[in-house]
Amino acid sequence: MESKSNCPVNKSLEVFGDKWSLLIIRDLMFNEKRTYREFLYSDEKIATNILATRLEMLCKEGIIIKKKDPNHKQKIIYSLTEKGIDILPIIIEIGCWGVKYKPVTSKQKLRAKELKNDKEKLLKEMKRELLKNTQI
Amino acid sequence: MESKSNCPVNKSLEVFGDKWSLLIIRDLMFNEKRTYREFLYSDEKIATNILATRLEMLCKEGIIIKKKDPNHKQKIIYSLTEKGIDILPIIIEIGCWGVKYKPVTSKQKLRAKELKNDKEKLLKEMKRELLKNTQI
DNA sequence: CCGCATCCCTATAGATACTG
DNA sequence: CAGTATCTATAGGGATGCGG
Repeated sequence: MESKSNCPVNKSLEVFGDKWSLLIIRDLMFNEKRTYREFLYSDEKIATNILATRLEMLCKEGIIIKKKDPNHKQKIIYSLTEKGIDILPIIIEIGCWGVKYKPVTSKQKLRAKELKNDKEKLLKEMKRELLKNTQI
Repeated sequence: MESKSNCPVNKSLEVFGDKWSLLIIRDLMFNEKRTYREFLYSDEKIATNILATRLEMLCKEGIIIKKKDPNHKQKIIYSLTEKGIDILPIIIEIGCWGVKYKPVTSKQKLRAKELKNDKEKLLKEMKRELLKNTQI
């Protein structure tokens, strides 16, 4: 696909600038979802064809990778690459805006504040975890 | 519109989770665009009907406001509210990701780094400017 | 000139049923 | 379990119109 402009913001949005992609990435980061079924049963009720195309696109873009579960061969595990993990700051900022301007629970407010403070630490942890898993 | 879930990330995305909204906000923040025509002539070539509906939505959401140009009565000036200015950190993070993972110029790289470092300062400046303009 | 509104057509999103 | 197939609804693109 041809890029509409060479603005970095636009180029990023052409990758994950639709609602569903960022929600899938959110589920990978914070909700411990890793299989097709788990994504399918998200709170926002993504349709199965949309999920399939998004997962494929995110793989192609190098934001997630899929591999077979070593224990249950029929299962497929999706996980974030470093490129995907680097979307964390964006998700956190989006969450913080929602917490500030949309009605949310006090629990969610607290969580957002924690995440923002621990952003750098969390980023490093996720990348360390990634490295560990690829070495196995 | 009914919210699909009560996740803050989802609630934010339901407001500006489409490509065009964030590009309009980017133009307001960094490209000094303030009139309908100026948005229309963006690099990404937004269609006139899309622009109209997005501007209306962003007004309704309280992210931008429209007022008549005091000098040229037939002109309409759009500007960010505080709620809109608070989207700045999101745009900056999106830009930084693009700079890191998409082909961009060295100028764009430098600019992204500057913006990230001066984020807090820039936020305050934009809000101070907003306050000044509303007092007039 | 200005800010849109409208129409028409196409592309993509989305819901649901089904399959290897 | 992880997806396809199929169908419909909606979003988007582009030309053009229109009141101020």
